[in-house]
Amino acid sequence: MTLTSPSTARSTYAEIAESAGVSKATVSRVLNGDDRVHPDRIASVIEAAEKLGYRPNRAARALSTGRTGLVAVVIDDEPTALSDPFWGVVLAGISRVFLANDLHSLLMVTPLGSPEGAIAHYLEGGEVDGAIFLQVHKDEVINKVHADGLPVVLIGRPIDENSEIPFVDTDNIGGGLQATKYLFDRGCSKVATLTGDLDASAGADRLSGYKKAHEDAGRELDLDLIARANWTFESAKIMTLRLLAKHPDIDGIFAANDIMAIGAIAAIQERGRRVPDDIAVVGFDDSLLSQTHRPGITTVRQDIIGLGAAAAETMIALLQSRTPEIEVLSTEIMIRETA
Amino acid sequence: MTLTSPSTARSTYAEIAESAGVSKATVSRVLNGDDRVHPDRIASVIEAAEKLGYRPNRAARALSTGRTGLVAVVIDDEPTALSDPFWGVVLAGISRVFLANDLHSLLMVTPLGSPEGAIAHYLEGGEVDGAIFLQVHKDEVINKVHADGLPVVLIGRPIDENSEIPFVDTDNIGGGLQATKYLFDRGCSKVATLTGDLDASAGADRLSGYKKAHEDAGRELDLDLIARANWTFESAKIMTLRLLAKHPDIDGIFAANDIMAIGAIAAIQERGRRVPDDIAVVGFDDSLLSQTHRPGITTVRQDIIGLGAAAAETMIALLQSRTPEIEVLSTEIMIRETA
DNA sequence: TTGAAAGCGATACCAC
DNA sequence: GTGGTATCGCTTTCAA
Repeated sequence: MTLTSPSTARSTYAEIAESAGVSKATVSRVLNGDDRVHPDRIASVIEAAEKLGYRPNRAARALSTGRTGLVAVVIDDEPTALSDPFWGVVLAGISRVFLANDLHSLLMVTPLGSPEGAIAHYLEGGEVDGAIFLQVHKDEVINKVHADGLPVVLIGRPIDENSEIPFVDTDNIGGGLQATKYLFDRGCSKVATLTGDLDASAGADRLSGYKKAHEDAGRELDLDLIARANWTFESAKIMTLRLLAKHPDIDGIFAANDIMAIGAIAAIQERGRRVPDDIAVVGFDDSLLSQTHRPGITTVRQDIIGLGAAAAETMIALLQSRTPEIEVLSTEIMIRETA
Repeated sequence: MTLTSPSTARSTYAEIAESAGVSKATVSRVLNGDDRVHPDRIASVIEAAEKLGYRPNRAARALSTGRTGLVAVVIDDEPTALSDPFWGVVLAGISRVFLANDLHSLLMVTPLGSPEGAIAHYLEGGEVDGAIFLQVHKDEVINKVHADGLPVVLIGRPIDENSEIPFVDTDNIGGGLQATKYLFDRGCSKVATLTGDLDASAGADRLSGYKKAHEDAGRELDLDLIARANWTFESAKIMTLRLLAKHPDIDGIFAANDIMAIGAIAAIQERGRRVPDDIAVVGFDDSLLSQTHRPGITTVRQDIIGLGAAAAETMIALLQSRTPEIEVLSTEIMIRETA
């Protein structure tokens, strides 16, 4: 199998050195911003480099320094993960920041199954300078790679409280609080919640926010109003029907994502009640779904691009041996028609 | 700014050679599958490599061969593009195939503005072996890069019929045909269509399919039933209201994507008509939207993972100097409630 | 402050 | 078949 390469010819240090009348070492110093070079030479080297349209050769630099300038962005390869528009936006945020910092994201969509699997092997093979993980249900691989010394950043708080791996996350607790408080302020007296998967930090945290809102408002928490669903339309619809059967006086529902909010609305309407007049509903995500659904879903917006960007910044900090700050991004409530 | 690198130590040809008692040249031959090496030596080299946990150094190979093993995947950085779940799935398809072929996708989310912009410069800088473009409204950059000899694959048929750039695409004509024919078969006598942006091949092709269905069925095409919308909910709703005002006897609508189908349904219901009893509606994409919307949207499903995979295969063919076949993936109709 | 030169790890050409 | 060696482009000592 023969491979062809593009024809574009690039110039090298040797040519710049020749053109500028200095040595390759000096060219290297100038191009890497080393101070101790005579200003005149700096000028002539830069001029020569521009004249020749110099473009650095990443492979050569990588071979010499041991760093590749590449960061793996790993997504667990399971059907549900891929179709969530969330990840695409996160990727965009990462890519933007990296591009501005002369780094690149190597996208790897792959099963995170076993710690001995291909990915771990791969990541530890020195092909990348670090790895950002976009799905954290399975930590074994991540912990192994991290333990091996590879800079790692998680998107989404790890379930393990004691994890030392740096992460960035949306303030899901704050978001849940915001949504619930909004329903209270709107006059709701009995607010139920549809939770996501509580094994995921996002699910658990949004529920914590719901609880905290009760605490803050001095309202008693009725555990019976907490319905464990699993992010899906169907689960939300079923749980809502149950809630309504048992507590006909519910007048507000906080769903931990937009799809469940839609499921809740479907159930409410099926029971002949109106949204928001009888029951107000707030979702989470500000997804396209929430925007196009009629009635428009009032929802909690998270800064997804910002989340990706923050992850990239955190990785850059790690690569520079700086201690990264844990970034938790705040949310904003988007008021539409359902509450 | 100091950068750290992971601690993992890797072995090299030199060590394998030493351990196996052969030269580096022989190690290279064995590891690259060169025939003319004595079987015994092949065995000992392989054994030594495994014992030492050898992992090839991509940078070294790249420097030596001029090929990087990296393929850029470029997405135009505009808000709408990013939040479309379509691209995430395409990326997954690409990534899977590349991973299995020892290639990697470098994700670049960046404005495709000017041909002189950073990306073109970048792509031509030899940092990647090829580029896959995920959005083809702006061809200048793509044409420039292609003209410069970089292997390029498009996802989505280029608007320019004469373009020589290889592409992969969904059979949008076939999909439009399928949807329209389904409405005919269902008994609809007057079927309108809501088009997407006709400057995009997907929009134009889905409309062509609609026309072809009329032709095939020997029905006369009423241009007045073709409403030019632009993929959005709002545009679809407005155009549908207009269609209904002028042609109250419309009994079927083919919307070129699911969001527009939802817009059409909103308009239809606003006019007090029922879906599908009075008017049947078919969308396109089989998006999450179409699945969770009530009533469930009957829609045309495209194989998005397959599209990404096909693009990757096409790129691999180009890299191996094989002439790639233009791949056009067929669609499938998903029958739900709206038609 | 500058230059010469020794690598980094893999490939490929040239002899034997 | 096999081994020696120059080479890819850049970084980084070490001397000067």
